[in-house]
Amino acid sequence: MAYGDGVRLATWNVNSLRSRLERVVEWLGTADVDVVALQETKVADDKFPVMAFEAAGYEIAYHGLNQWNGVAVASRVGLRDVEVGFPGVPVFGDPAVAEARAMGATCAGVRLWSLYVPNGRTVADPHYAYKLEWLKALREAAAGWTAAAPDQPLALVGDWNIAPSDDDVWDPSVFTDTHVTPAEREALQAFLDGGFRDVVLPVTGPGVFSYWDYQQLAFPKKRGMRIDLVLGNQAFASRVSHAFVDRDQRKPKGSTTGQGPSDHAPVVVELDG
DNA sequence: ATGCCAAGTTATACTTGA
Repeated sequence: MAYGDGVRLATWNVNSLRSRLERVVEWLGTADVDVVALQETKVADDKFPVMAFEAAGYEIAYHGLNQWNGVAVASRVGLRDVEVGFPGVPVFGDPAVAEARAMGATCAGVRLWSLYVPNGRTVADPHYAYKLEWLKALREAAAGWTAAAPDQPLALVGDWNIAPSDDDVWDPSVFTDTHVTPAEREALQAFLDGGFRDVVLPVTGPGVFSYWDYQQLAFPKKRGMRIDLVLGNQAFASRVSHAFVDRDQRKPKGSTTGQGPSDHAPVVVELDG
């Protein structure tokens, strides 16, 4: 494991696992990651690249219904009690289904939820109301988890699709729709009010982004957002020894595979043993 | 140069993303 007895956890919206498989698996090794929560795998379960993870020494749990969404957890420190979705999760689409946006697993004693919060699209779109309902259902489920096992380290990690404050976008004046609305920020704040903590922000300080649009040279121009978050309960947060965003993984080159980047970078958290 | 958007589908345009 990383750093002696510690555990190194990460979350990464990969924007299609199959199109970036070599880059992702190679990164697990070079970054010495014990557990990674993946989002936007964009692969149905029957096409999931299981072998690539197992060959690299990771157990893998995954959930994908089709080419959209999709979440997974890979671990080389144990993987058990896998749960797909959470109680009360709202449905969306036609036909309306519970989308592949959440799965839980316990790795090295940490209860981890890989989350891909709905985008919201625009405030006027039904997807926005769905986003808020989804967050409310998650908060209620998470309150139950932490009440049932207050000493169990629990982390809600993934692409929250919310910039918690104006510090979390490169220019607040250009964000006028979803991701920054008071209702979304209040939905996120409700988790903090419920005892969860953003464990990355205190370590990195503000302005350390995790997402940059593919368009208009957003990455080299540092026009990003901080929307990939690690929220831990007290038992988790008290063990965090370090955290960082691996922005090198947003670069188009630098990997021996030559595969292009996701528009998100991995967020890494290290726990004391 | 990190360099002007990418992935998936059963399409050869469209949806989705944030």
